[in-house]
Amino acid sequence: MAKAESLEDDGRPPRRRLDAKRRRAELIRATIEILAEAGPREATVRAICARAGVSHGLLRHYFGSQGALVAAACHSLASDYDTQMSEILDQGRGSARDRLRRLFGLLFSPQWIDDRTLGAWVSYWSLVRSNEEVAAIHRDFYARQRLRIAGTLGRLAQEEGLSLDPKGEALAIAALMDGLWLEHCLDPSSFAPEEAIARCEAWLDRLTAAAAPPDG
Amino acid sequence: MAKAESLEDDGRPPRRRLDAKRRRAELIRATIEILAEAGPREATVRAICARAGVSHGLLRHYFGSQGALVAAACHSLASDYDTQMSEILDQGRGSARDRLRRLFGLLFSPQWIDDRTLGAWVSYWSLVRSNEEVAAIHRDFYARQRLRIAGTLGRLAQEEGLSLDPKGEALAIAALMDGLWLEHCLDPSSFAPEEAIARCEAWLDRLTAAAAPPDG
DNA sequence: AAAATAATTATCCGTATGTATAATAATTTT
DNA sequence: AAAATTATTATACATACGGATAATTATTTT
Repeated sequence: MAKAESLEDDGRPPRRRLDAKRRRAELIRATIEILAEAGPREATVRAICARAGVSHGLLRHYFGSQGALVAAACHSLASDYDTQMSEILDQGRGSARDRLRRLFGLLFSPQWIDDRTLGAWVSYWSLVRSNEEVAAIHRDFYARQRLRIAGTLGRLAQEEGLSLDPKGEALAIAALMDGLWLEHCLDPSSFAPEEAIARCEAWLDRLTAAAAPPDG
Repeated sequence: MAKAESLEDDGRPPRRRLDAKRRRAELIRATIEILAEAGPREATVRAICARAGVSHGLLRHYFGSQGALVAAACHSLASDYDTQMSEILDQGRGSARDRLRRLFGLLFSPQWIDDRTLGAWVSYWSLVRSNEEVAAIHRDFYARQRLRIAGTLGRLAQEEGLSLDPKGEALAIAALMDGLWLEHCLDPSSFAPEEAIARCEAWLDRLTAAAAPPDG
């Protein structure tokens, strides 16, 4: 046998103290995993803590209540998506049109076309309704998303000399993306991801066609 | 006092026997109401039966298990929507364009723009993932929906002499409607229902513009 | 090294859960 | 009208729940 164990080893793994930040992050990760795999009904205090590898008393210590942890998990979820979108639309390179097309590609890539990701978001939507804190998170996040897209559409108009309504069009393309993503995740057999991308690009093409200045 | 009560009245309301069909329908209605108002976590056997005004043992008698009842509730939900859509697109009157515009109007009317309706659908999506029976219901329902819209778009093409891809375009408009509906319900302050309708009609206008035959 | 601090676990509590079974009462059949 | 049937309720049960407290143990401070 390898290194001798303590004479009084009780079989339990030794305690490990983590700093608050990391422990909180692990609990949030475990929460998202369970929401993703099994939905809000299964996201019990005990299941979350078991997944995080800690005793279930620790939840209270770090988050006070189950609801607060779930809200934090939703915040993390929305924040992650926001970051990815910002990297592509704001900090990325290339023309506005390229950026939008890259966004389509991201949303319908295996990273996002995933049953577990859908599970997390459906749980999130469920909580937007029942938890005012999560509702506030969503309002903020969604407004930010539309602003980013509208900004990119504004840039597109400038780059290509178009006349369009960035705010209104951002509403439409965001909804088109969300709807395609939702339906594809709910039933991947109904259409291919490439088909979804084609629909988004068709929308973009028709937008620019309609927004073209009266010849010139 | 009105009519004298029995001497041995125990305060409990008298039992009332219903035929199986009606009792099942009441239990389904109660389930949808709770899913709508409080989400899957609160849709417990006891809560559902209390809402339906029966003792909680009756659930087993009619549905065998809680999961079976929830699946039946999802079926009812999808079926109702399907019926409404069929009435407008298939059995309705007027041109294809009129029918589509009436569909937009329905989806963004108070009947559908409602937090409780959203709650029911979010619960439904949650169950599509975890319950294979509900997943099958969704596949059937969603395919039907797309067929209806594609059929109407085909009629539109015929009526207006356009050349378009009904199946692909149905995918897009269904997603656009779903996405707008979802986001508006999640945060009604973000945009008005009229704005959503305007986006759908803009999509339709651009489709017909793009699908117009090369002059004539 | 000893003491203080705080993270972590173990355990308890009252309640709620889903299902199963036995008792009861409304309806139908004979 | 009596008997058979079955819808409905009442109750029991084992388990799981979220939250709280007390006991431990790792880490930091002194």
